[in-house]
Amino acid sequence: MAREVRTRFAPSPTGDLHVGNIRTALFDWAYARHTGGKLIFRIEDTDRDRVTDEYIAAAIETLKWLGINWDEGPEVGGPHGPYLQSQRLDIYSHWAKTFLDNGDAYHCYCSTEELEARREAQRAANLAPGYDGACRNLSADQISKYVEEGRKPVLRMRMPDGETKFTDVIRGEVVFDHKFVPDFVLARADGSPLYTLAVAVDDVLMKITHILRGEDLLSSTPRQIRVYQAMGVAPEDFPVFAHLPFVMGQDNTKLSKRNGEVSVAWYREQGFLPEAICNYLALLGWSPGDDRENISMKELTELFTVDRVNSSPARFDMKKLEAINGDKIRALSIDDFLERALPFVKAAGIIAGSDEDKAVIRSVLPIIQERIAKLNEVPQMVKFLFGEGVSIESESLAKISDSQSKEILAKSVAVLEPLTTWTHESIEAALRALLIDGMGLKPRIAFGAVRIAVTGSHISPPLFESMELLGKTRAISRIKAAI
RNA sequence: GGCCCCGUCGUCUAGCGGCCUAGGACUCUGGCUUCUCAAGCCAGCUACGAGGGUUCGAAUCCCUUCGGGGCUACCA
Repeated sequence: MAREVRTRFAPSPTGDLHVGNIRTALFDWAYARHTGGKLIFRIEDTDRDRVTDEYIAAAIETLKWLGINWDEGPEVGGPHGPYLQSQRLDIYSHWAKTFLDNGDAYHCYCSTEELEARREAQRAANLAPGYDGACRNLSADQISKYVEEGRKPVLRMRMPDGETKFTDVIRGEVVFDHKFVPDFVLARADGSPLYTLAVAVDDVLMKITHILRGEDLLSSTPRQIRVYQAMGVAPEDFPVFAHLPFVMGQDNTKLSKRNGEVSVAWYREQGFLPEAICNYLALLGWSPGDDRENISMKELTELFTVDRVNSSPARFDMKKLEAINGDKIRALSIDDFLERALPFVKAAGIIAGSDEDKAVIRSVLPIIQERIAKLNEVPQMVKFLFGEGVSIESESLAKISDSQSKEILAKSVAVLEPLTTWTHESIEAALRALLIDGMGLKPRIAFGAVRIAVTGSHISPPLFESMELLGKTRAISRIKAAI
C-alpha cells in the first residue's frame, strides 16, 4: 500500500513571507490536498539571530489569509511536534552525538580564517572550493593540541567517496559526484544545529514523503540524503524530491527585494485578493494542461499534480496578476465585495464605518466593480458620494471653465430641478432631451461637463447612476456650485 | 573558476515524433460598442537560441555550442 502523502512547507521567516515562498507553500498545500495527504508546516528557526517571533506570527497570518491551511504545525500541533526547530534542539543534539559516535561525523577544529584561506587557494587553482578534509582523521595528539589552543570544534559530516543519485520528480535523475560535495558542517562550535542537520532529521522524524521546495536547494540534496543514511533510513523510505523552478524578478534573476515587490503583505495592502494571488502563482511553473487560467483554490486541489510542474523558471508579471485580480473582483458577490473593500475605504478616511456609510458604499459597488483591478482603487471611486460639495480636480476644472460649459450646467439645473422622480432613467431622459436633442451637443462634451461638476473628475462611474445615488439635492447644488 | 539546473511569442504557458504554415492568456497596437473610465467583442504584431545529427518526418530524441540562472557559509 502506498504511504500517505505528507508534504511540508518549512520556511525560515527572516522577513515577510515573499512571493516565492508562497508559490512553494501553495504547491505543497495543493499536492497534499490533491492526494488526500497531510501538509506539515514547520518553522526553520535554527538561526535565531535572523528569525524573529514577529516574522513567524506574520507568516502564519499570511498563510491563513491566503487560504493555505495545514494539518500539523504551529497552532494546530500534531503528533510529530514541536514544529519550531528552535524547540527541537535536544533532538538534534541526540543525532549529532549519534553521528559522532558512529563515525559518520567528526570534530573539525579548523578556524574560519583557515578555511577561508584554503578555499581561496582552491579557487585560485581552479579547483572545486570546499572543505579539504583536514580534520577527518585527527590523531589524539593533534586533538589535544587543538583543545589546548582553545579551539572549539564544529561537527562535520563525512561524505564518503562515490556519488549520490536520486530521482527528482520534476527534473528526472540527478547525480552528484561526492568530489563536489565536501564534508559539511552539521552543528556550530557552540553545539547549535545548522539547517543541514535539522532539515534532514525533521523530515525523517515528521515522516515527510514528498519534499517540494525551491530549486536552490537542489544541490544540497546529496547532503540531506547523507544524513538520512546516517540515521539508518532505508532508501525506499527516503522522501521523494521535487525541486520547483524559481520565480524570477524583472531582471531575470531570482525574485528578491531588489528586483520587484516580493512581500505578500505588500500585495495585500495594494488590494490584491488572496484567491487572485494564489491563482496567479499557481500558473507560475504549473498549468492544468488545457487553456484554463481561472482556477479556484478548490479546483487547484483537484487538478494539481507534480508531473505538470515546469522545470524552467518563470518571471513574475505584475500586469498579469492585476488582470487576474480584476477578474476575481468582478466575480465577487456585492456583499463579499463590500466586506473586502470596506477596510480600504476606512483606511482612506472616507468613512468611519457606520451602517449608513456601509449602505452608501454598497449602493455604488455594482457600478464600480468592473472599473477597478485592485481594491485600493475603491476609495477614489466612491469618495464623491460623501460630503455636500466636491472639490474639482484642477485638470478637470479647466475643462468646464469656458462659457459653453457654464451654459450646459445652467440649463441642466433648469431641467433637473422640476424632476419629480430622481432615477438614472429620468435624469438621463431629461439631460438627453436638453443637451443632445435640444442643443445638438456631442454626448461626451455635454455629459462631460455635468460629470465634472457632480463628481469632481472627468473620470467617474456612470454619470446618471452616480447622480441618482448622490441624490437630487446634492447633485443640483454641485452643478450650481460649478457654474 | 568548479558543480548543478534551465532554454517555445515581450511575459506566463500548451505541445511530450506526424493533429503545428505552433494553440491559449497577459501586455501592446488598431477597430467596434459607448455619457468619461472601465468592462465586453473583433482583428493584428510577435516565438520553437544556434549548429550538427537520428528519422520517411523534430518544437518534440541525441550531441555540441551559446545564453540565462542557482549553489559554492559555523545562512536557509
